[in-house]
Amino acid sequence: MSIPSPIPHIALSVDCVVFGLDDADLKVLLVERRLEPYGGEWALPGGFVHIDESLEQAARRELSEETGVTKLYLEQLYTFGACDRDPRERVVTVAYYALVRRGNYDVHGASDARRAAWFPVAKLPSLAFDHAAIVRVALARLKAKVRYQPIGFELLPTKFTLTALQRLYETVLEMPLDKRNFRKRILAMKLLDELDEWEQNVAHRAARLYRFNERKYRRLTESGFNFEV
Amino acid sequence: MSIPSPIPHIALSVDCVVFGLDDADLKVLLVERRLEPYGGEWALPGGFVHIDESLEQAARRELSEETGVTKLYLEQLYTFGACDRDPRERVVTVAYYALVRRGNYDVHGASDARRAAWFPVAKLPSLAFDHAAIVRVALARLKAKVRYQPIGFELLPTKFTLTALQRLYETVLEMPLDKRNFRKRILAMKLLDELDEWEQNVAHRAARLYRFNERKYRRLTESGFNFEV
DNA sequence: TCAAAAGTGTTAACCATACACCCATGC
DNA sequence: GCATGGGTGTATGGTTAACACTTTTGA
Repeated sequence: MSIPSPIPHIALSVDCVVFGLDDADLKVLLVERRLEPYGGEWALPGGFVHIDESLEQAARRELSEETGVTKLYLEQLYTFGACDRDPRERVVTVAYYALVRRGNYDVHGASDARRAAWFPVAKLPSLAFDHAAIVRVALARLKAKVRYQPIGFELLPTKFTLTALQRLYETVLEMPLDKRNFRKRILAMKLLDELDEWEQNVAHRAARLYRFNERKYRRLTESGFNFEV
Repeated sequence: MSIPSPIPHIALSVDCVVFGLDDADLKVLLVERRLEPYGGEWALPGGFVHIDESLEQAARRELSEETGVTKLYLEQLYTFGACDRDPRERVVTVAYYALVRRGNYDVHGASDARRAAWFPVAKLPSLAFDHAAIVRVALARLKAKVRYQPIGFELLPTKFTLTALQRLYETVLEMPLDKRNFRKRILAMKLLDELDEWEQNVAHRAARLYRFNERKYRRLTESGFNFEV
């Protein structure tokens, strides 16, 4: 608005850090690049923003096209705009992070037949562009956010045991938690519905299943409540 | 990366929510637009990103050109990309927020002679584009961040009284704080240097001045400390 | 001497932490 | 019957919150 016409136009992309949880590990969904630059290397799913779609629409479209993942928690992370982050030309990317239920999500190199696969966050391959930095920022955000907003539930199946929930927090926060204190705190929030269902086919006492009650959560946030683990 | 060439190119701007504090009020710096659309209305300082500058460089350049403000705390806020947020054409904007010392900063409609002025956040005029929404997001972020990172000091002169600091927190958080408890907590963090200087020319007992010790703060954050008000 | 704000401690309620054993189930 | 994880309560120490009066200064 301060410079004279013509307005400069810049290539704008979205990239998504998709987190999933499988038994022991927090995982990130990556796709294999077919084209140069970085052909054959792993990268975050993403692509250029079309002129007639919002940023979040672009992120959802790319995820669905590249990996078949459609229903997920999606939140804007940060916008990366270093001049030299893409060797071809100036590309600014708006990064999103997403949480999906089950790390073994039905991923497939969709429309363009690229390979997609889950990698444990602790053992990522080398990544194209500045994507390793983007993943670091996403991890820090997830770790911070999981403490004061109940987004962790997005990583679990709708019915889960308290032990599974605790493992999730221990995995994301990278610290052990006391079982009794964890249960006390979680149940004290009254955000979980206790179900009359139990684990099946386990070689030990079956654990009770719970379900996150989003309605109660909304009522609490509206009256100025702060979720804390 | 998933669509065939040609890559779409989009106009990309930065907009800054500059906060300043003057005695009683939290204020935001606005500029008056000369050109259509929204000619004559107030807007956030900002402008288009040049092809050879990073996003933060663009934000600092625009601020300096439009308002003369140069030294400040600047942090990326959020990227707004609704398709219709600018009536001329698709414009995605990366919003930043900034904190400056003294609401009576030497602002001037710099390079292009636009008027710049401070407005109390509680009484903003109607704003161009989606800038009112951007200010709302910035306020929420400031309110949240001030609780766990000592960015509040960026709004005060380098030497300040504890009462001034408390007023700052009360203003930003929009809640009264207990004087004795506030002092106890703040001093317990050991982030302030007690100076042998006092207020001048006040019609009551002069208050001691303090200075924020950034070095101590860095040492604490490195060893995993969390500032909490 | 009055007005205005500075400065200062203690108590009680609450919250977080640490910690160990019995229970149910499948093999 | 044994291995595996499920489920449960209490006591203690630390933290937070509530609260009022005396001091200093300039006008």
